[in-house]
Formats: sequence, C-alpha cells, structure tokens
Amino acid sequence: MMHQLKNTTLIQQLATTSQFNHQFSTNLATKADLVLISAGDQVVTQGKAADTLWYLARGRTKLTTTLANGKIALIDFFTTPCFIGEMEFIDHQPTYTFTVTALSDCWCFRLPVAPYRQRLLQDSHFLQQLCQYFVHKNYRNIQTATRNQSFPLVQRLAAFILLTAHNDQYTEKNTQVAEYLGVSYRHLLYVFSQLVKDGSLTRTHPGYHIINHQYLRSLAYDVQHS
Amino acid sequence: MMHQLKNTTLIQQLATTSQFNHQFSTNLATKADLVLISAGDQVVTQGKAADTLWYLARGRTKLTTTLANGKIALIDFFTTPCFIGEMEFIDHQPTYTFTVTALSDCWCFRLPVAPYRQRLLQDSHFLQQLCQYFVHKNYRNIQTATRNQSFPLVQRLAAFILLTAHNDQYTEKNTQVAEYLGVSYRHLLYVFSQLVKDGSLTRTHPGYHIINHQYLRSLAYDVQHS
DNA sequence: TACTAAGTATGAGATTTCTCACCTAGGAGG
DNA sequence: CCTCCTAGGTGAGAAATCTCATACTTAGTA
Repeated sequence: MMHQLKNTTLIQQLATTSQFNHQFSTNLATKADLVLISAGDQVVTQGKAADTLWYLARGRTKLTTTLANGKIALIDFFTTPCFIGEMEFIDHQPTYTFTVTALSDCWCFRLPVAPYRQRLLQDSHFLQQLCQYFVHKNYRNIQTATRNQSFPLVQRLAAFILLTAHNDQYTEKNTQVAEYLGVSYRHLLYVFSQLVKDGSLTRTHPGYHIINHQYLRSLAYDVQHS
Repeated sequence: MMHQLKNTTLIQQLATTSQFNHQFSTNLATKADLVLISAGDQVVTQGKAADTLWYLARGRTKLTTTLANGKIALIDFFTTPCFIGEMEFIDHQPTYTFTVTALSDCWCFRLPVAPYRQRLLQDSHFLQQLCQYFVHKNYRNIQTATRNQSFPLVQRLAAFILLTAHNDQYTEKNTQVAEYLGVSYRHLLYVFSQLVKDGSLTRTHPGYHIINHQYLRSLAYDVQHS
C-alpha cells in the first residue's frame, strides 16, 4: 500500500533531517511529494517506466532483479538515506532495471523526472551530491567485499537474518537466499535447521521467527566488523 | 618508470579514441599531459597527495589498499577506459585512499586538480560523465556479484590468472590472492600445484608461467560468462 | 653474524559444503 | 480432476576447503 502524506510540516521537517533538501541547489525539493510504503510492498518495479527519482528518508529496502531465466536474484540492501532510480535517471533508461521492495515501512520522497530532467542535469550541486553518493556506495561495496566472505555460512546467515528481518520475523525465500549467499540450497536448509535446533529461531510459515537475538548477533559480529 | 610523452599528434589522437576529450565541456582535456607507466609500477600510491585526476587510456591496472594491520588487500582490477583518483577528487580526500599498480604498460592522461577543481565541479557535462562512469562501474560490480562466486577455486583461480598475468607471466602474491579469493592459503597452494601437475602452469620464481591457455580459458569460462 | 618477519611449501585430519536422489505441499492452468 | 511448477524438506556419500603443525627460504636489520 502506498499512502501519500499531506502534512506539510512533517514533509518539511523530514526533508531537512533526511538531507533531501540539501541535494539540490534550487527549490526542487519542494516539487517532490512524500509517500509511505508498507513493509513488503514494491517501491519500484523492474520493467515499469522509470519516471520518478526517489529518495528514501526512512526505512530499509532490498534490491532484486529478474534474470533472463525468470529467476529473481537478490542484489543488495539499502538503508536510509539513499536514492532509488538514480542509476536509471543518469543512464537515461526508459524503465527501471531493478525492483526495490520495502523491508520495513518506508517514507520516500518522489520527484517526477520528466519536468525536471534538464534542471537536474544542469544542477552541478545536485550532480556533485550524486557523485558523492556513488562514491560512498562504492566504498561500502569495497568494504563488504574486502572483509572476505569466506566465513562459514552460519555466521553469514546470522548477519543476513538480522539484516532482512522485520519485527523479528524473517521471510526471505530460501531459493533466492541460497543464490545470494553463494551456497547450495541443501546446505542453507541444513544450517537453518541447526539454528532452529539450538533455539535461535523457530519455524513459522512462511519464514522463521527470531528467538535468540543475542546469539545471532554474536555469530554475525565477525562478518559485520572485520 | 614514468615517461612523459610529448608527441602532440599522438596525444590528440589518443585523447579522441579513448574518449578523454569527450569527458569535458570545455578544453580541459588540453590541460592534461600524457604519461607512459611501465608494467609493475604504481600509478598512484595510498597516502600520497591526491593532486591529480587520472584517465587510463591504454593498459590494465589493479587497485589495492593497505589495511590497518599492515596487510595489503587486493580490491579490484580495471581496464581501459577508466578514471583513477576520481573518488578522492569527488570526496575531497587530501590523499589517495588506494594504491593503483600497472599490470601492463599503461598510458594515462594526468590532469592536475588544484587549478581546475572549481571548473570541474561546475562543469555539469563532466559531472554527468562521471555519474555515468560510476553507474557503469556499479552495474559491473552487481554483475560480478550476481554470477555467484560459489564456483570451485580452480575455476575462479584460472579466471584470476588470466586476468592478472602479463605476457603469460603471473606474479601476484599468494598471500594476497588467498585473501582476495576468500580461500585459505593452504588450499590456494594445493590448487596451484594441481595446475602445475596437469601441465597448465610451470613454477617460476617469482610466480608462474602460463603453458596451457586453452585449458585455463575453459576453466574460467563459467566464471566469466554466466 | 644472528635474529626476525614475510612469503613459500607440504602433510594429515577435521569441517564445511556439494551433489544427487527422493519426497511433500500448494497453487495455476488445462 | 490431473499435471506442471515452485518451494520446502531430508539422507548419505563425495568433494572442496579449513585448521594446524611444521619446515625452508629470502630480505632486512640489529
């Protein structure tokens, strides 16, 4: 469900605290509206017209893509603040090349691209901000790639569960997660059943429920800090 | 060894074919000089003043960083055309945060940052180009991450050898490569000795020499295309 | 010269992870 | 109703990979 927020005081306040205002040299931020997207809903959908530049002010999302063979691949996870659809905007893609799904309730600014494309592309302050955003994203990628992912699956899975769960409930699809974590489906299930056996999780349908945060966090610690 | 090229015809030609000219809206490309860097030499060094924006017009490079514990971590590999030092430029870093080393002889354009920083940051054409560059880099990262790295080490190592070898000679440090590929040092050596035993490589000191390209390529195929 | 550190090597047993075979349940479509 | 497809689930043996222990070599340095 996507619900538009009209409270202008709230919008102004969030535009300031989330740094959205600060992305543009002119008053472009005032041209955006603010929407609330419920956990589980899609923010943008691969293949649909890329007509909006989004800015995530509150919430957590995941990025996926549909491959040629029809399978859905998990790609990345984003927390606030971040742009959505900025790659398509810069690359002049007519349609979104990825799907973004809300993991928690999300507050997003929406700026329609068509009326403002030229203004944005001439706004060197905005372009600088975008470049900085890309650079930081890149640093983050490098960091996660560098702290090598050779940890045993229990540890990486613990980190993944904590990353994607919403209100202690984990609902990712095992098939997709196995691909994402680079392990066999069989082994993923094996490790899940371990975590259930030792009381860290309980099986719920669909998904798992987190019981022992403390233990999961201790498993994930090495993966996150390194 | 870094050798400056003075042949203006050559410079002009390379600036065109490598798209260097096309990165700027004004004549900034003419302010750059062109240098030749020998295979094995460093293009930029982590910790040194980030006073130059580089553009690789010919050649292959690797990106490394020195970690807090003193170890050197391999991060990524770049082919032409690409920027070097663009992250530091955008991020206003006073010093380079990475080291870039030439894997083959490299031709690089050098643009001093100090005199032109403001011009670059106001040049929306340049900023757009840079954004596009970041986006493509990001797409590439996503691709390599998505074709999951769960292939057995022989295959990934074959791809790595072909990527980093220069004139059929491979000279990367095993300790660094083990970290980069996310496997134990022991196992890396084990797989190297397999490749030597089956006649794909011979041991040279330092490094290995490629004997059977065909076989290495067949091993690497799945990793590269997928 | 002796000492240290980093990189290279190798063996053996323990873990992790994979492959394959097979089985269950639910939903979509004919 | 049946069938196909996706997703979940399990067992068992095989392979990939890790850990640990132990050397050897080289370069740097006290």
